[in-house]
Amino acid sequence: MYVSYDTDFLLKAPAIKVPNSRLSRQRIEPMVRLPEGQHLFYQGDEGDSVYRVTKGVLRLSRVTRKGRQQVIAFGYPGDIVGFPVAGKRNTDCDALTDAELQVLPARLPADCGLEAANVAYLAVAALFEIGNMQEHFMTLGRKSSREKVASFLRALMRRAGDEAAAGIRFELPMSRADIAEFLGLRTETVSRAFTELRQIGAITLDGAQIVTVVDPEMLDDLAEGD
Amino acid sequence: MYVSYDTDFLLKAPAIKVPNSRLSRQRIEPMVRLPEGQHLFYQGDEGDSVYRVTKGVLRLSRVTRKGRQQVIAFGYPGDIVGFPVAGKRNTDCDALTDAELQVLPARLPADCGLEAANVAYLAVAALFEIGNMQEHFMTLGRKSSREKVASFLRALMRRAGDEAAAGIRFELPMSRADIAEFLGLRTETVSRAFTELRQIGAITLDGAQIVTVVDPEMLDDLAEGD
DNA sequence: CGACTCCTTGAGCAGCTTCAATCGATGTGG
DNA sequence: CCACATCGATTGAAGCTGCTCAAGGAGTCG
Repeated sequence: MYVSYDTDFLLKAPAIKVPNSRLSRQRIEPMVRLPEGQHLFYQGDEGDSVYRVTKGVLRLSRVTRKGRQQVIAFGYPGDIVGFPVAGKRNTDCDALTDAELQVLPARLPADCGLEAANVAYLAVAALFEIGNMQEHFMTLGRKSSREKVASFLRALMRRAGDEAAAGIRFELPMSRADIAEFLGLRTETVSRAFTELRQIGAITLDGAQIVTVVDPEMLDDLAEGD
Repeated sequence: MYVSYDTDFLLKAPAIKVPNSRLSRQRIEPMVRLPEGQHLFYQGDEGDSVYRVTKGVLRLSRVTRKGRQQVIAFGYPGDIVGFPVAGKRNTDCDALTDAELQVLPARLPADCGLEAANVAYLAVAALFEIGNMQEHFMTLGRKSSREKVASFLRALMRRAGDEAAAGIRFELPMSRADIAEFLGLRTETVSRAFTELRQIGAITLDGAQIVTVVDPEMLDDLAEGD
C-alpha cells in the first residue's frame, strides 16, 4: 500500500479449497466489482476474508467519534486490503475508482478447516502489510510537509507510474483532502507543497490529478529530507 | 503495543513441534532473557521467529539514512514483536528494562513443515498488530501535542496501570525522547505536554517516570480531542 | 560530592493551520 | 450552447503551535 512492497509474488493465485462441497479441491477465485464511490465494508463489519486489488484504487479510512477522518492507506493493484482483526473490520473501505477485487479467505484461527497453505499466505500478506505500515510511520514522523508529500508522490510513482517522454507520469485518484488526511496535514498545506514541488522543477501538473515526475532524483532527496 | 489489544488469549502457549528430532512432538517454549539496554535484533537481520514479551518492555525503532530515529512501537508483556518481513527484521529492537521473551516460530511460507496451527497463530498475531498500528495512525494524525501525549498515557494506563489510592499509577520505562520519537514530536514538546497535563489536574508526576492518572475521564477527553 | 544524563523551562522563530477569497473544472438547466 | 451552480484546488494573510537554541534543575552513579 505505501510503496515498497507488492504482494504479487506471494500470490500465484492461491487455490481456495472448499471443504464439504462438490467444489472441493477445485480452484475458484471469486471476483468482486466495486464501482467508484461504493463501499466494500465499514468499520465494525464482520468479515473473514481479505481482498486482493486487481484493478482500481481503494481508500481505507477511519472516522473518529468527533467526525475527523483519518486515511489509513490506499489500496493499489497487487495490494491486499481488509485484514480483519478478531473477525471485524478496522476501517471503512471504499473505491476511489471502479475497482476489481479477488476475494481470499482469512478465517482464523485454524479450527475452520483451511489448509496450512491458505493460512500461510495470509500470514505472509499480513507481515508485508506490517512492513508497509512501518514505512508509513517514518513518513508521518517526518518533519516538513514537503517531505511528506514528496514521499507520498515517490511511493505512487514507484507503484503506479508510467514511463513517459517528460518523466514518470501517473494519475492521482484521490483528492487533496484524502492525501492530507493520509499524511496528517491540511488540504491547503498539501496544495502548497504541490505548488512548491512544481516551482522547483521536481514535478509538473496537468490539472490537479495528473502528475509527472520530471526529476525523480530531486524527489528522492526531498523525500529523504531529514 | 498501543492500547487496545493484548494477544494473551491467542496464545495458550502454542506447542512448538520440532520435526526430525527426538524432541519431535514435545512441547518446548524457548525463553530468552534480555538485559536492559541489550538489542534483540537489528534492522536487516535475518529472522524467522517472533517474540512474545512476558516481562519487561522493549523498544522497536528504525533509523533513517540521515540518523533520525523513529520509534515504531513499545513491546509490553503480552505483546508479540519482531514480525519478520520476507525473512528480515524491519526494525531495531532493544530492551528498555530487563525483559523475558518467549520465542515463537514464524517461518513462512508453508514449505517449512510447520503445522497449520502454528502458522495460524502467527497470522492472528500479525492481524492484531495491524490493528494496533492503525490505532497508532489515528494518534499520529491527531492535531495537538497534548492530544498525542494524552493518547499515549491513556494507552499505557490501560496496559500497565495499577489501581492506587490516588488514581491509576504506572511507570514510564522510556525516556521523553523515546516518547517524542514515537509520537512525532520533540522532547521539549513532550515535556511541556506533561507539564500541562499536570497543571490541569489530569495527572501527577513522581519524578519524571512515575505517572498517576488522577482523572482518567479528563485524559480520555483530551485524548479524543478533535 | 561532583559529573553526567535527562528533564524542564524560556524566548524567538518557522511552519502549519485557519479563515477567506478566487480560480478552475464539471455538470445542469434554460 | 451558454449561464450558472457546485465542488475541489489554489492562493493570500494572519495567528498559533511546535521547533530550535539555550540555560537551568533534578535525579543518578561513580
